[in-house]
Amino acid sequence: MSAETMPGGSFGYQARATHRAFDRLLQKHLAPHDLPNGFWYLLRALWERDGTTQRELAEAAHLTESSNVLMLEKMERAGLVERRRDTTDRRCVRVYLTPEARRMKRKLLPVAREINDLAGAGIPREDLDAFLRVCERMGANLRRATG
Amino acid sequence: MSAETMPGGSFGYQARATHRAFDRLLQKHLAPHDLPNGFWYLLRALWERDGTTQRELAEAAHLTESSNVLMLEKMERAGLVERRRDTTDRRCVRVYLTPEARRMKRKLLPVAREINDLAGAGIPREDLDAFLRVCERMGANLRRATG
DNA sequence: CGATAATACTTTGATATCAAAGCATTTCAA
DNA sequence: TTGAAATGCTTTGATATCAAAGTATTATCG
Repeated sequence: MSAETMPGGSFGYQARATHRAFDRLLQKHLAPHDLPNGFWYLLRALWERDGTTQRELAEAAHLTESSNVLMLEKMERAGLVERRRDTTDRRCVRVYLTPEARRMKRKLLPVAREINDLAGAGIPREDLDAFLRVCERMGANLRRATG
Repeated sequence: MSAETMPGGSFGYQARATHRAFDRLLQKHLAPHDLPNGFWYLLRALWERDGTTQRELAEAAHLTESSNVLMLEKMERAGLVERRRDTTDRRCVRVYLTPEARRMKRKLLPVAREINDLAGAGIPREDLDAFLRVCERMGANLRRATG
């Protein structure tokens, strides 16, 4: 009977539902640019910080290393990134945006802004701030438990 | 420079990160029961309301109809559901839990409770309520825009 | 030094999801 | 009342993701 066990009151259920809604609208907005969602998440991380190792990149995009490898191979084939071994630590592969991928930032970053604005429309700023705080904290709680 | 365009302050980024964290811990908790995550979402919906049409079920689980079909085929093979044509509207297929799947509720529903409690640990109740409100409203905003 | 552990990446096979196009049944409107 | 539209499901090919096991390189410790 407790609200927490009902789907609608379950944090996990709501997190999933919300993510799905974002992901679907994102796909719709990226389709005209011929950009799959999977590329987007990595591009965003690389626009922030180019030349990271694959390990760091996977973490920033909340992917496993293996998922990351597969996505980067596709992006490399699509001419969006280059991968070069780090010269001092040759275990690491560093990922660099191509000029074309760097240029896309100007056109594509506003898409994120637009979707976020649309998502938050009509919601009090204090609730939005609480949402961000809760996401951060829940993520930390869950990741600690996952190990 | 606005916080909204930085990944950490982006609602979409945080929704994704939070969902991922839930999904990974869920998988860890379900593995001992030999239950894939995909089954879980449909089981939860069916425990709430058995005998729904595939259409309704897909909506409840935030899946497309085609994704739903594929998952239900696997669940049928695993002996968790049966599918029977509705007798009055023969377009519809109604989905029914098997006795075994019904029995699993007692053992598995506490998993949801446990994960939710863990996720919310140390977060003020008012923030958690705001989180749920925001998820509901953002979902509505986004789905309206997705069409 | 040399063995062992840790780190970073890759490979492989599986799970989860979707869009587009298709089929069957029912509803609706001329 | 019958042909067109809507509804519900299925099929197919693609995208996205992971775990487990493997390889290569660097770090650590005896």
